[in-house]
Amino acid sequence: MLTERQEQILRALVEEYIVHADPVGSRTVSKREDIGFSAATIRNEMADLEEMGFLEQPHTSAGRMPSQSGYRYYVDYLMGPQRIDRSELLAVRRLFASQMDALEQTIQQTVSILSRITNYTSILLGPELYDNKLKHLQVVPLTDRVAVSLIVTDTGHVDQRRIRVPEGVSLSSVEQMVNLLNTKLSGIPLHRLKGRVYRELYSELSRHVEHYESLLSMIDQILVDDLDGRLFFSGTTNILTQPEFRDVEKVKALMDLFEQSDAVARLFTTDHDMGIQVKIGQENHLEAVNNCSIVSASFSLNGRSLGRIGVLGPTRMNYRKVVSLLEVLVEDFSEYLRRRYG
Amino acid sequence: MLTERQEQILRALVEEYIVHADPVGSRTVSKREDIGFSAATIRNEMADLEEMGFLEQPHTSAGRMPSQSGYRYYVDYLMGPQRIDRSELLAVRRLFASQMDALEQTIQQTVSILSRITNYTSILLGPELYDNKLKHLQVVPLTDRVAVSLIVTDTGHVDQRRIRVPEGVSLSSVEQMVNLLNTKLSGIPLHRLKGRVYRELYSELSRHVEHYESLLSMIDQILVDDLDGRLFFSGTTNILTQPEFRDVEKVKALMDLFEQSDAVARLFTTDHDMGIQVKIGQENHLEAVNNCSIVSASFSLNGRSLGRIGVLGPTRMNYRKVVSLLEVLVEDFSEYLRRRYG
DNA sequence: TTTAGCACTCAGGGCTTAGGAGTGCTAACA
DNA sequence: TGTTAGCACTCCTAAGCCCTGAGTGCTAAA
Repeated sequence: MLTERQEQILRALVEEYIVHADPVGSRTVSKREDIGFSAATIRNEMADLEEMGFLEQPHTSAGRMPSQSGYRYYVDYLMGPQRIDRSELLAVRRLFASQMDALEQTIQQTVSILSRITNYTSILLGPELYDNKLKHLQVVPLTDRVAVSLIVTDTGHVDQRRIRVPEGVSLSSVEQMVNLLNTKLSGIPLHRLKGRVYRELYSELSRHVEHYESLLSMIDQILVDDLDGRLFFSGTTNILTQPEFRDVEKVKALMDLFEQSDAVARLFTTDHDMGIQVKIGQENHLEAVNNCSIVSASFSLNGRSLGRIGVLGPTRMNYRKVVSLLEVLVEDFSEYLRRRYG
Repeated sequence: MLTERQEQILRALVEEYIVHADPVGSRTVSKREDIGFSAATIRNEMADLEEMGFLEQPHTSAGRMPSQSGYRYYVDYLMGPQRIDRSELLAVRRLFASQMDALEQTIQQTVSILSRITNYTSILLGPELYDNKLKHLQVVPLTDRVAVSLIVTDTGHVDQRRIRVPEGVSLSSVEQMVNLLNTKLSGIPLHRLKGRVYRELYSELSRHVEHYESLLSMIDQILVDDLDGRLFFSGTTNILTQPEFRDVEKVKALMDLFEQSDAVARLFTTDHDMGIQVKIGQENHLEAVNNCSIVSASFSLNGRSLGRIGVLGPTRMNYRKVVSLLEVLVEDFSEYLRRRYG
């Protein structure tokens, strides 16, 4: 599609623009070590690249900057891998070497390290509880009418909710029920629990426990199905140092977006679940991130995706570094999960 | 200290400035309904008020704006109460009428309603677990070496942590210990638990349970003492619509502050624990909130303060409305707590 | 095919000017 | 003696203008 020279020029221009955030002129490109042509030649090629839609000019006498397609082409064909700094690599390794922290804590630290190294905002979605298996179920009565239910999963996640105790249900029958559920449901993935109860335990409950209809309503409260992944953020203010966010309006739009979990989660959805995904600018179909890009990757356990981790920065982001870093990070994170839960 | 006329003028000027965010001129003040003097007279008084330090001028030919002391005087002596909108009052009442939500959920909704009505940022600190009483303790083993500990309090709060199971400790002895702790410690405030264990249960443990030294180390992990209050935020981006936050630098400073829990918590500390507290500008002793004010109030249960809820806005905030609203809100919230836990 | 040369374009900074809001002072008035 | 009208003065702001420099596109020569 592009000649080799055009690719050289496009790559040089993108990388120059990523660093300096100013439109790049032909002279600047021609002075780079990897370019061996005069400014005039570059100008010709740049005019062609602009016609093809890879470059844009903010106004006639300014240099060029990459268009969305320009970034796309750069990411898909030109950028290649980048070696990660030794010290940064070390920080990642050290994080996943620790054993004792709760999963949530490790996740928070992972997100945090990612935002610190990249200087962008980093977001983690998940891990979903969907697949987690029931380890232990407990109901703690607070008053006659109110209790707290606890579900501990095999990954150590605790789901807690406040539930209403139906009229006429005795403490001992609740206990009986909980015991039954624990013996029958232990090891079952959370998303199957409800089905199991109705298919297999219904008759047993009705035989062994009095007031079983009321108890079923309690079970309904305990086993609700919002098993969605949680969101973890770090470095939400990093992006404020970027020159494209001088305008408070844009800052507000983005910060508001961050508070809408579902919208953020949607930014991560993808068809091809595995591997690194780069969504550039308007590919995200969301006003607030029109001039942002999102690089994200799935982490998985036993071949099944658990969630996604990603970096959000301006479209003028250092894709090369972010993608390479994310590759390493996700691999190490998945390895860590395997070691702990696999 | 001030003549009545000076107070009239100061009040008018503060209220005018709060609405329009522009320095207020003598003409504007003299045109208000509650002022019956000519602009020239106002000018004389304003010059005096400036000399006394209650007003400032950004430059010679601009109007005046309140200084920090000006706001202080206004808040302390001039503003008076304000009737809360019927619809807003209703929203508050409706919130606290609901019964079933978990405390955390109610708290989040309270903060949210406060930020929506005021259009500033609202923050809640606490409630501290300090005083909560132990309802139920549970240890769920995940693997041989790792377990999850759960503490349910009488308010329905669940404290969970991942703990390490010492070598050589059997499942049954853990169970024994948990049972013992539950019978002996139920109803004891959390901050007393550790003392109790060492003073009264030590000998009993050593008699009944094998490996009791290892078990004690487990207990130490379970009963850690970070019972600090959590922070809840809402409307963090509201403040971005204020003209004093046009500058992204200031936005960043504030957002960064929000991520430092301890610094935020310190903003709420106070000597006189009860009642409404207004901290204006530099009274907060923190660069990032130099041009912000914080109005906060304690909520309490059985005469004991549980935490504080507050509003953060620009120094040019609508103190009258915020203070009045907070009075109502805190009273209703405390009443709600009493009904539920009192 | 590449490059040097040259005329042209246009944003941004600096400077000037006009307008207007608001002041302080003075003198007249009740 | 306190209050008010009048007036000269200050100084910010926005608008207009010019100039500069970076960068371009085109043309002609190498």
